[in-house]
Amino acid sequence: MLNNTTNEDYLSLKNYLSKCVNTTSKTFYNKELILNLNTRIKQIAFITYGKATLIKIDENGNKIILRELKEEDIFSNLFYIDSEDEIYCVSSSNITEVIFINYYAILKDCSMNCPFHNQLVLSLFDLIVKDNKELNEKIELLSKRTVRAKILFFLTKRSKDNIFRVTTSYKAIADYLSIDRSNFMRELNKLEKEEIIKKEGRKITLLK
Amino acid sequence: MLNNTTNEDYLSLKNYLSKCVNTTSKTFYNKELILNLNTRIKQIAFITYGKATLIKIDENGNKIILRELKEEDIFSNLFYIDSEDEIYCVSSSNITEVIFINYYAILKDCSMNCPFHNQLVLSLFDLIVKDNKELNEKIELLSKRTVRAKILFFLTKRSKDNIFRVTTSYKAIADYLSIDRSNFMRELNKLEKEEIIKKEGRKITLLK
DNA sequence: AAAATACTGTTGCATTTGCAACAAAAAGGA
DNA sequence: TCCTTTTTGTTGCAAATGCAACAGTATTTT
Repeated sequence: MLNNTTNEDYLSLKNYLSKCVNTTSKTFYNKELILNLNTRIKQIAFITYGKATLIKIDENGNKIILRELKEEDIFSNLFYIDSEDEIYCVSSSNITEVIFINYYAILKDCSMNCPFHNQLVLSLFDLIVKDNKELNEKIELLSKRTVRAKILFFLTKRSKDNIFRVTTSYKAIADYLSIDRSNFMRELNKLEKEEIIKKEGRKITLLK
Repeated sequence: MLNNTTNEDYLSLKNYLSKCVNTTSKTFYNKELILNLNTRIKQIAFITYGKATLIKIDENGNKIILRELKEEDIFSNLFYIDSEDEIYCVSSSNITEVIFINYYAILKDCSMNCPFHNQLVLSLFDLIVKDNKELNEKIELLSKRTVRAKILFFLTKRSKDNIFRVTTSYKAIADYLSIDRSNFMRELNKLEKEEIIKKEGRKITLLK
């Protein structure tokens, strides 16, 4: 066991999992492929430790970072629509511990009214609701018509006390916002000139 | 009972609902407000008949159509992040029948290991997974960098036998794609000139 | 049936945007 | 440590895009 988070949902999920559903757990190291989401095997993966990146490789072979997944996040091929020319996969960042849950194991009653099973499903339910919420936020972000609006929305949502720190890279953020990197830099410079933000290396301060 | 769908999940959900969870059901008429998603009351709504529109009203008062919801779709304020300056709401189109399920009623065990309750949760689980899938598809759509790519992705996904029919309006589609309407029309004309699509009124044919 | 509202189709134009290219800096690996 | 790869910062430019405006059509309301 690599961490000792105090989150109740998380603890309970691990608890219920071990009690009634067959799962496999595996630890991954830097940039290992955790799951190719185009697989036919229906399963839900739960990150118990570490971070992961959900990547899309488009028809031109470009890697696009779709999401940064962290501890207590779930991901599953169930959430993605099969497409032949586009590949989705999840890759680990450094040490990442993942539990894989077979989807059919969740669906079927494991024994006569096993209470753990019920709790497990509720726990997963909560996690999907959370995931859903994040997706809706991303849709709202991507719906903004200009690069500026996207940047400001992103910074506002992600900053704490008006301060945002670039923990990944500017490139990764540009990819996440689905905008051109050079244009991203240009717009950040403009925003700084207009005194809407202040940029000091990897620290961005929102001034308004 | 207004419809007689044969979908198993749908039937089972209605079944399980009536057996163990307190719900309210209501019929709405044209453009009635079904739910203001900024409410604090945690509930999941399930459309049993009709259609509805998920609208966002932004800081400038512009209405933006975020989603078209149909029979067997669910929606909930749980899926949206509270924001003060932006309002989300769901409005009915013509006759729409909706079941409201209290979120806490789902979470708690209704009685000692009620099997209906378990099935109900699984049924909802399936619906959220479906919703999640749709959201991911929309993210993929909005991630496309050009108006042309967005249009072609949309047409490809929504067409049947390479034919897409505009059932709502060109304006609504432009809003959904989050692009300027006039530019949408311009790009459609270009695509027609380049013989990639054929446009006959409200019928669009994909030629390649 | 008339009036009001909403949608369609089009165009000009300023601005924004993505793209290509390249040097410099930083990070990662051997 | 040196070497390789990735990221950062910048700029020019052509193309794409949003916006405003307006007339015509369709749809809805009174």
